[in-house]
Amino acid sequence: MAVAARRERERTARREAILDAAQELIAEQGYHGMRMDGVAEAVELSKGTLYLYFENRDALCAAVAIRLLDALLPVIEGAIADTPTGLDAVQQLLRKYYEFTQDNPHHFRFALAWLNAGERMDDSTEEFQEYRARVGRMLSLVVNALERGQADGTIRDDVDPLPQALQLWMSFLGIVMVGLNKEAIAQRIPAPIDLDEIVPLHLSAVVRSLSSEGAA
Amino acid sequence: MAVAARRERERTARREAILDAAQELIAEQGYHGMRMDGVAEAVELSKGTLYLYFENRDALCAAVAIRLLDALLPVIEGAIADTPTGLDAVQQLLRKYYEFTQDNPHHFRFALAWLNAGERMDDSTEEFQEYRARVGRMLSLVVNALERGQADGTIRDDVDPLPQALQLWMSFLGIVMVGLNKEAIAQRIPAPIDLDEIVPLHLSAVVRSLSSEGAA
DNA sequence: GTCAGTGACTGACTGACGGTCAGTGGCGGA
DNA sequence: TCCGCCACTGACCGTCAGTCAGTCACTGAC
Repeated sequence: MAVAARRERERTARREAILDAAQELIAEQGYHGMRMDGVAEAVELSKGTLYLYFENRDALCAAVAIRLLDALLPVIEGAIADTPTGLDAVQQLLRKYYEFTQDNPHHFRFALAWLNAGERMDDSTEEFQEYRARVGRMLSLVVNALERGQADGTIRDDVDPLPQALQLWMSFLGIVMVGLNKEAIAQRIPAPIDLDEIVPLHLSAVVRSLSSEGAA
Repeated sequence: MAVAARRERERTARREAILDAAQELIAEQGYHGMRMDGVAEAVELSKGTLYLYFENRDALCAAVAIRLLDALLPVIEGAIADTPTGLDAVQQLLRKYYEFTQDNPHHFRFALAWLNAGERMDDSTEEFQEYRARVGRMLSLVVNALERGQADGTIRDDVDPLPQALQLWMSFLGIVMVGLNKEAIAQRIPAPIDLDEIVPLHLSAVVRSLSSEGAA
């Protein structure tokens, strides 16, 4: 039945159109500012229709986040592949992720909101399962880079890759998070927050703590 | 005029009662779950009255956060004072802050929400000025510890205290943030997130990157 | 050609919440 | 005694996410 196939195509196209509209609104006004009514108007559908394609607002947000992560992952994978050592790969990975957060601050904000989800976000939807899978894949890139570094001798042997990858990921998230909101913070803090200074500082701290050179 | 003085006392007492109620609701249901209607019912006032004491919901939240930070700061200051070296002070400071976040997860969640405020939080109120001042004080404790470490020779000379303090603070925030939400994250990530493992790992990375021993 | 069935789509409506404001009542001072 | 002040009230408003009974175009069987 060709009709079913056409229906399926049309359905996919509608879904993509909704995602396009949502992504644009998010880019303009942030995840928080994105309104279901606004998306509906932008795609020229009624609000009720959106709920035929996405379980709820959070699921729509997650779907947009998935799109962005799917664009990021190959970039990072490519950048890592070109590095001479595992230690370089770790740095390169963090650098690329940092660039991504600067180019897509709203995605990063969403990621943070998700991390703090506990209470306020519905993470039970299918879209969130998908999103989690991507995050897991990102983390395994870090683990792989650490293992590579141990194999080629640039990273200390006594590093346990999995917890160390978590430590690297978690601490780097903190760096970028604060940097993303420096305007709000800087007012009363006796310091100009300049990520372009802090990120290299952090990277050199990472290298110092992982490097096999100069170890006890 | 004794009346004015009594009025002032009563006003302060009301304010405290509202804060008590809000703090309890936040402890039970989180910052997000705290409702103005709920607070009003708990203090046996009408909702409108709350707005005579706090400009808005965010200001009330900030006032509760200030209370908690005011309890934390002396604890940290005391713990630091007992340490033999600057490098120990840095570790002790992070450890105490970690303990605090475990005991007051809701406060930490608020701090994160504030950090991500940019869009969604009204941080123009007087309460937020106060809160920022506390955060600035916390940060200067880190700066002081670093300077002490350089003076007593336990921390490398080429460390620039202020940006380094920011790097320490920001990265540690990330660690605790992810740990606080491990349940939500752990499902698809191929790793058990155990802060009691990651935090020491992080501390040893910090020591390794700051220590004057083994430096190039 | 007709018509019942299917499914995409609609949009007025609901409920939840933060925030507002005209009105009330009681206390203090003249 | 009465005026004015002020803490307090609670019904009401605007905004949004989410719902659902109803519409309409298209399909395929007869």
